[in-house]
Amino acid sequence: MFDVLFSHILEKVSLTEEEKSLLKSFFVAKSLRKKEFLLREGEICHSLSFVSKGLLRSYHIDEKGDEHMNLFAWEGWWSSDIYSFSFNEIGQFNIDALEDSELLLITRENLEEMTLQIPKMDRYFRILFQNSLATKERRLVSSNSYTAKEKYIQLAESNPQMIQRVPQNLIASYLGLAPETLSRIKKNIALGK
Amino acid sequence: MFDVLFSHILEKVSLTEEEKSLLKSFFVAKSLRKKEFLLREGEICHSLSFVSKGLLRSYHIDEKGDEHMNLFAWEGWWSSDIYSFSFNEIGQFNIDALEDSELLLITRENLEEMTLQIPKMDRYFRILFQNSLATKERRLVSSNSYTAKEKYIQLAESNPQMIQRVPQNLIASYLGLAPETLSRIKKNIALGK
DNA sequence: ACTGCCCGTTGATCTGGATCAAGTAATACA
DNA sequence: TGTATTACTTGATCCAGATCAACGGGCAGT
Repeated sequence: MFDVLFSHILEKVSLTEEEKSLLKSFFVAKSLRKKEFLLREGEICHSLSFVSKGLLRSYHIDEKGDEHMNLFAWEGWWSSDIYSFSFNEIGQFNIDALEDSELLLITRENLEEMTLQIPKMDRYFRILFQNSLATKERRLVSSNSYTAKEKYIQLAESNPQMIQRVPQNLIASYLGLAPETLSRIKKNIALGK
Repeated sequence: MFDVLFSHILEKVSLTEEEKSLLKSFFVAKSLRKKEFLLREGEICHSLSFVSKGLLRSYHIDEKGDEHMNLFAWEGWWSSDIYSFSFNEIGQFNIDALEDSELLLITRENLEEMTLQIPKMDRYFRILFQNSLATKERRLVSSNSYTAKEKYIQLAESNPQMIQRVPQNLIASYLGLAPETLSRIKKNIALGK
């Protein structure tokens, strides 16, 4: 169960066997059936969740009731309402499962304790957050600078797995588009623009 | 010169006097006159820059030649093309000074070396990047979910200093709006909506 | 296998914000 | 202190993408 997590961590920092078993003690496993919720808007997010199997989505619902996808997380990715988690404030994201999923959860308190006992884990998360920030920054520029079609093409090139695995109407929402718009864009591309 | 940096770091982790003086050795100071460039699109970003005085902007220029603001950094904030810095790839951001500025630069190699010698600095940057990620995530949702007016009001509430200090046309770009649009929005708000 | 219901498609119409075009106020610079 | 450049405003028009509506096809549950 920890295999996926360890191999992910070992890409960034080394771990001894003792550290590995110590590390395990800070996590709790959780299973989620398709459509089950991990977190709801308005709650405080107390854990970071690592996906060892399955697929989660995090999204915001606006006053009109429209959903806006924030991110998708499958094997090897983390998911949480990072704002709520970081500042211990009420969050604006829902997280639920698009497929039956297996998760490993670590609470704010356990993260604190774990990084004190295994300082290397600060480095792991430093690199993780640094990379996520870099990616998010690019996405934000893309969102403000390009046309709907350009955004879709960029996504398809930079993240083909997401296109394969996530339903099209959710991809549309992720890109800030109406589902009809994405449908038409794909048609145009298929017709050779 | 290091006062602003140390007080910023001390908000997140403690430092001994020896650590402070060791830390200094990894940074290089740099002054930038208004309109001078720190980084240009197409270059690789080799340093993180801490602003101890002044104001920087980072922005992307699209194929049509239009500028898209990414962020503004004044006293106590870091600036860089974090994607380029993290992955050692060609970047898409320009960084220049909106006011005469004083910076402290640390290179990728020195960051690596510094975190090995002072592991606490991994924790500092972990928290820094975690918070930045949280903020950026909210901004991205806001960008996809709200109207121009709502975005402006949210920014004015969450970051009034930016409104005061940064020219209005650059605020417009930061929000992904045409300058004319922001001008009209402000007029409407002044007229009591 | 049947039926209900999401999900994606296609068409028609609408609209928020962009773009184009002037004019005016502020700031810098010589 | 004048003049040139840049920032902001206001008006007129345009358009990418949203919204509304209707239909067909796949797959989920019984």
